[in-house]
Amino acid sequence: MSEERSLNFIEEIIEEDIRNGKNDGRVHTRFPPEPNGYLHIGHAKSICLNFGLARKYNGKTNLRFDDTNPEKEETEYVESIKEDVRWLGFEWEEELYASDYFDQIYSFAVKLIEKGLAYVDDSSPDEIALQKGTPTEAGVANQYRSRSIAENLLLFSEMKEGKYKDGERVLRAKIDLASPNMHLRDPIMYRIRHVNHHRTGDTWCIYPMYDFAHGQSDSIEKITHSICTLEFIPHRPLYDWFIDELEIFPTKQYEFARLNMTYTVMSKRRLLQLVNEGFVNGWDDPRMPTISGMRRRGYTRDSILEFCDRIGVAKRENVIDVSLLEFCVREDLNKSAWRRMAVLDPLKLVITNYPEGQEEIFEGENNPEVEGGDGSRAIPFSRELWIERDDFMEIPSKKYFRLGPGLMVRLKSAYIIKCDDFVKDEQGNVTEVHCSYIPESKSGHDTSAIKVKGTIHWVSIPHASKAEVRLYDRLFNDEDPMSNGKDFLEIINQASLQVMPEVYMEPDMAHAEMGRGYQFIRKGYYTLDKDSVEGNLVFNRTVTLKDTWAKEVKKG
RNA sequence: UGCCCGAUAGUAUAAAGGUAGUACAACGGUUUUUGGUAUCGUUUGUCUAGGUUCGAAUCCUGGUCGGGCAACCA
Repeated sequence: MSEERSLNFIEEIIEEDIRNGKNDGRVHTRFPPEPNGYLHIGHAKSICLNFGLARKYNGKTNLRFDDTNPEKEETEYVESIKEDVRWLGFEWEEELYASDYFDQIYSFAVKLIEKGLAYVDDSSPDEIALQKGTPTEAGVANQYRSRSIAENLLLFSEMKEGKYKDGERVLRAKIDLASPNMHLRDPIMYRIRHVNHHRTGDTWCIYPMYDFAHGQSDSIEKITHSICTLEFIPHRPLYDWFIDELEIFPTKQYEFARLNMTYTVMSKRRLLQLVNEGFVNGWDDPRMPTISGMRRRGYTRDSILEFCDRIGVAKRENVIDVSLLEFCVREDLNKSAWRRMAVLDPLKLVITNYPEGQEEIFEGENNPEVEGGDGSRAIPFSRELWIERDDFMEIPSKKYFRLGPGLMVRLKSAYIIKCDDFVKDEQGNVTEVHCSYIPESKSGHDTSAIKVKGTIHWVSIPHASKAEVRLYDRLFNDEDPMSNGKDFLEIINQASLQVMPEVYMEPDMAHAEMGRGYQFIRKGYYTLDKDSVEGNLVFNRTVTLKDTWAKEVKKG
């Protein structure tokens, strides 16, 4: 399966393993989320990697929930995770749970006790932390470390029986209190938690730590390539030690750099905070970097897959520019979104030489990028139209080629018009623009020979369909919301959501379909929101169009 | 300052000892009934000092810088 495209470092390892006949050429990965939050775009990178590798090398991928901390885990999260993985287009080999292995993991613990490699410690968390030393000072042993195997066995089974309260005792591995690797200084394997678990209920009151469950779960599943993020590098020797001492399948772990993105926070803890403290409206708020939020916002599956493909996989810490994500969704939507006209900030335009009461129906292609236009829709036209307020300038600048006194533009799919006059109210606001149209310039049958530089969108006033539109901007004002000294909550962009309650759209939009991308011509990509009800449709702006004019204006 | 990772344009990512390439971003043309799309072009890079070699982004050594590790979280 070698092609021109270069391999990332994990693919190189896998191809090397296959060449060497390791694991009989088998490739088995897993995606192991903890069900304590919704998946985000960073998880999408991991999903694409794990499932993508299996797909590429004819292997399998398990979906395994690492549910070893019952205090934070919920079934709601399990369901959302499954939905998101499926939506991304991946199928797991098996749906598994670390909690399925609790019996087995318990017996692993017993085995280590029997080998004299684990002991029950009665110390408090503070004491344990203190005895652990620091990175530059070795830890010290306490009296419990030398307990007999028999006593450890008894105590551990009593822990399981529920004889002790939360925090009274823990089971620890007996490794090396002087190890330069802090994770090898007698790490905790089991703790007591009298809490209901989302799957095992009240069966257990002791739960294995992640470090005593993750590696073994991989091993139990005979995972060949256990792929995780960089912060687990120092844990690897511990997992290898457990696997060695337990004499179980030797899963190998490989670490890559997690995704970071400008203007984005990417930790479940902080995302949960945004949700809980009401800065956003739930995990699937379209401003969230969650898969569900992005889906609701209008991001397509393909655009996310393409993004994950483009960012690459390496070990270097990285911060991806969100503009790459935006590029990917524009690129995809440009090919699939149906073009429609919508006026967000309306200004009335009257075509003075167009007979009152007359109307015409124009035809507009759904998508000019598609061969044949991907079908078409009817667009009614009449004497009075809505146009965008910023498509008229009382005193136009030199490079402005829209409407202004004496200027001509084409109304998209209709006629060329000339601005003759405009009306202002007492405050000096323009309230109406008066134009005359050129009958010979009819779209598709233009014999006028007039060339205009600008084309603007419009909506016929008597035919307009009204809807609510929600405009989103970045959630944070700073490119690095976590930059030192700043509380990320303080740099939240207060204007990240702008609601336009009455947007005028061409009548066809009354039949907008859920899940479809629409390009409001010159205004961006939009999609129907789940808050829509009959008679009150709501659209989310997925992303604006690239806007070189806005840049020009900014430059001044 | 103990251990562990890493360092290539603004941001990412290739080049497996032999021409430093690609994408996004930025900037400038062309085309255009979307100031969109498409297309062409431009600017910007191997952290540093030594060493090995005919030849180093790549291998070795020292340094610098960035990140991680001392939760009964994952």
